[in-house]
Amino acid sequence: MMKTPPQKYIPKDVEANIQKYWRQHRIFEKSIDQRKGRTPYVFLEGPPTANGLPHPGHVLTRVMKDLVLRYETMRGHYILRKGGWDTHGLPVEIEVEKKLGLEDKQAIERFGVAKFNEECKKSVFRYETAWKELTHRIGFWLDMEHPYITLKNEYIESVWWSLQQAWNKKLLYHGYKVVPYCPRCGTALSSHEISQGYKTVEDPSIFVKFKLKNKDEYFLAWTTTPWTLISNVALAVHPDEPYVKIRSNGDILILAEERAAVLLKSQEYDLLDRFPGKDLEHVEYEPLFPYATPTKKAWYVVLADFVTMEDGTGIVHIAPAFGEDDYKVGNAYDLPVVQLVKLDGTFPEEVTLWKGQFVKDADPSIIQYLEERGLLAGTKKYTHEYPFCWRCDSPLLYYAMESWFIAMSKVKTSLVKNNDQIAWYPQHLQQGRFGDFIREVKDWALSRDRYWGTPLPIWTCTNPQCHHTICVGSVQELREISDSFPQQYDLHKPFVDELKVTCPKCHARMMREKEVIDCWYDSGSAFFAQWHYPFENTTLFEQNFPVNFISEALDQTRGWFYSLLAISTFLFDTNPYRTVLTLGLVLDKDNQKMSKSKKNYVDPSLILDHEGADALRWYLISANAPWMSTRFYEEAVKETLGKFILTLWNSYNFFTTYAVLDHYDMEQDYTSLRKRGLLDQWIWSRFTRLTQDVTSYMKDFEIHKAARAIETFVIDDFSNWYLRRSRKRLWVEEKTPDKLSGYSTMYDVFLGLSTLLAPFIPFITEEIYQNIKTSTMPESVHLCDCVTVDPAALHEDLEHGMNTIRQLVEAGRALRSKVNIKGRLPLHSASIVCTEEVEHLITPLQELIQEELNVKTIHYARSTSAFMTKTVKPNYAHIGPKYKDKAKSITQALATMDAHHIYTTLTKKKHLPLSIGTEEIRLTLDDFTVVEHEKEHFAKATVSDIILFLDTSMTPDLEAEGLARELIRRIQSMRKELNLHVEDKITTELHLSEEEQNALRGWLDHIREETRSQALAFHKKPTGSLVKTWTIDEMTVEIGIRI
RNA sequence: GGGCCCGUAGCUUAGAUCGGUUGGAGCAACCGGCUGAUAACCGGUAGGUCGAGAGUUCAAAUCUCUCCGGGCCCA
Repeated sequence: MMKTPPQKYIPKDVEANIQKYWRQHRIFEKSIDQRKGRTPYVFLEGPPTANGLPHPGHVLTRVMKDLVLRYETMRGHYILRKGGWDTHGLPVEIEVEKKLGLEDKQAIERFGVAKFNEECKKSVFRYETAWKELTHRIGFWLDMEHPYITLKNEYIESVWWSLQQAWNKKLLYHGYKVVPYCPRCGTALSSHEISQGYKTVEDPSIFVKFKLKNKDEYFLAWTTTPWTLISNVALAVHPDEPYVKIRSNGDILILAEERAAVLLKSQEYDLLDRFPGKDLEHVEYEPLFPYATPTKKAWYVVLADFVTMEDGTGIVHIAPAFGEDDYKVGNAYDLPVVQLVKLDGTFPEEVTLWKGQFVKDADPSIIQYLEERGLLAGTKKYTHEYPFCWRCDSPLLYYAMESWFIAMSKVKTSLVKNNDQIAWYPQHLQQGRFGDFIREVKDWALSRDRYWGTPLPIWTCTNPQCHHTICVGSVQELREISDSFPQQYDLHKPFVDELKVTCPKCHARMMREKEVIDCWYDSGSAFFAQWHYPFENTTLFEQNFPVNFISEALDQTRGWFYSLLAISTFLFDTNPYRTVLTLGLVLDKDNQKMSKSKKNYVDPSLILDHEGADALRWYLISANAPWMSTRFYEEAVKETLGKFILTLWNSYNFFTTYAVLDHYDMEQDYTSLRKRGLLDQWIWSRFTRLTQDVTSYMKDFEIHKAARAIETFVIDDFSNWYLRRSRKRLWVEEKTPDKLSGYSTMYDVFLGLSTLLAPFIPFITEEIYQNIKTSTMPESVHLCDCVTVDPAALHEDLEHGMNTIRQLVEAGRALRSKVNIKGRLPLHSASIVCTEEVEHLITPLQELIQEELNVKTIHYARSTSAFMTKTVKPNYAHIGPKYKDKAKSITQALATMDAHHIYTTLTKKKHLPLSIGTEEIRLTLDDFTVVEHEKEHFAKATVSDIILFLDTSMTPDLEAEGLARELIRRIQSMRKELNLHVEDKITTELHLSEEEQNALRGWLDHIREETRSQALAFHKKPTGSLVKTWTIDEMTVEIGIRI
């Protein structure tokens, strides 16, 4: 049996109760299990790292994922929802370093890698409880009991397997990468770390002369890092820009024409030659320093597009070990990598002049050296952004580090092809940000010279004659080539490094490459590694690949979305996910990124306590398109709660209050749709349409539009119109068919809404469902199927008519307020001037206008003539020029005449004769402007093509009825003040003048009935439990009521 | 520095694919009304250089370009 819910909605309590119900009845598990055997809808959880607290951005992704998954479940799909944790990576190490006070890698080594990794492992789950709690409280149904975890041996083994696949396909190779490197900390920095440490600094920049081989001519180059000149191997020019050979101060110099114009602006020079940059290719020059002893051909001119004409000389010095562009061009020309800087940032032994000096400190001395040899053409201070180490503040050096790569560039065509198969939301990412990235894909620098990560499974033989290298693809393989491989093991460092691995070729000891891999590779392997594929669960894997749906925030575009596609492409040559929903970022109230340092960070759990998960979810869902950024602040959620959630709750409370009072029984008293009144048919038609609209919006993830459509329905159509209009019929005491029709409709709507809304706001919908469901229905709304509606319930005409009615009511109310007649004062009639079709549409519903506008009758008319009268106004702008000096007399003559009479004369006779002095003149219609206005006692309003007239004439009867309503409303408000129940009876005493008492005589019964007064009497001095004096217009009334 | 997304009233936003009457709503403000479901509701008033500028066009919030501001990614 239905119960009356508490009037006040306390989200925290309601939600806690629902959680308890779900847990006790294992609803989540059942929602999955009951769909076994149905078409799967495969979801893959993008694993979060639990070493930081979840923030509002995570709430958004989790809400959106949950919404889509609940929705698809209700559409009948079988969806596994395996949770996942991302556990490796530099951020974790940094946290631990901070905690333990370890300054650099050496400190970690001293502390012990085993202990260090043990700490990392703990740190990773530091906030696991907070994450689980948040996930739980926002209602995200995710299997967090059986998550995949990237640090598990099984997971790592699957990752190893995939790396071996890459190895076998010759995609995994060893090479160099130029990375920002901190010589003090002895580590490369990730891009994230560098972006924290850019500073604007002033460095010396110098112009250097490189002497051409066997000629007394010089290339003029420019550099801001003199210390890299020692490792110079080439000079680069732009192939298409013009270069010039000039004589200046006795030197013959070669540089870009455009730069010469800028640099030598005020100086005299002779132009000797002019040619495009590509003519210089392979021209050789003499090295500046004697230290480098390259094994390959060096010191010649190369062509490169990155050479700009914005600064410098148009000739760029190339040191492949110290710049990414340099390295790339070096590769293209097969230049040697000369690296005359040690890992600690000092020059090595062979650089005899500066050995042991920190490279940047050696700059002035290097400049002096060049000056002494006449190779310096000038110096200039140069201000630019330079990266510094965020930890120790020393300047970073770009440095070529050895690294392992996956040759993504080799599978570029496949990547592009596979990306084209993915349904991207929003669409522009597919060929935009993501597509651009894919088309210019670079090889994936996979290795990290760190500790906490999946170890690179590559072992190399220590025997210099053998040097055999293998990539291990499983634990079994490793076991077979290792001495005493233990039962208990942990595939992390240092275990894997300490293993005694024997070379299968020469039986010497093999050592592992010391690096771990990029943790993006870990999470990108989730689609197979979560199943420990291919070692276990091959069927499960096959059933769950490719994935149907993933969703993360925009910042994952080149992160996880890419790593998944990359790995799937080289493993299986297919796209790993069919649909990807990219979510916008969550910003603060002022559109700023949320960050701990700015303290603009809202704690989601506060909002969950105050406004509840449903309000929070609804705000995030309805505020904006999923892919747009959304501002997040408590006030916004509060507004959502008030506007939508509470309206829904109060509507529900209203329905159940009356239904319980009337012992409405949804099985016995149910009235079929066909037998119900028009208002009921209308709201059901609206609901049917809503359901269709929601379905079509959801298809394209236009989730905000779906939510807004529901919101409009609930607030405008259902609560503010349907329920308000239904109130009266619920007040009658008997169970009339009309009343039962109303209850049946409300019942249908609430049942429908709870199902339709269940994926959006899972708590309040469950609360409603639990209260109204019958014993034969599923035990939770989340075990129901999506609402299916019968399109036969759609009534186009009825909806159109109701729409017109509502517009007329609005216009009528505005009209009343314009002519200053209160709504309580009844009027004789309203007249509607419209076409026959419109009349047919609204006649069945005209009672609504009658009541809403408080008029006795409704009339229809085809023309306004009965309500309007036409008159004319002299058009002086016309009369003046025509009659000149007579105009004034004409004006005077016209003023004495009746304007309507002039109009009728003009329309009948086509002219108006006037005697002005002795002259007879004839004015025509042209001399007037026709003016139309309402006849007396009519007020007019227009709604598109329909005109509404209110008859504003008053009679004593109408006034008396108005007074009765005024009194009823006062008595009602006093009842409310006394907190009486709807059904409580009272006695009422009134003080009114004799005259008003007489006027009211016919209305006394009505007042008694409406106010549930057993007795109603007139007294000079009213008494009662509450006595109040009211002023109605200019009249004073005293009212007393007693229980 | 490069690429992409966004900018409409104090706030949240519709309208932009496909140019076409006077750019719609809601919240907040003010005035008035209604109310025995409401953290409500109804009517009205005020509030807009549609981020700025230029261009295309008979016509631009809408198309093009430049700039400004915010964001993300990449350097």
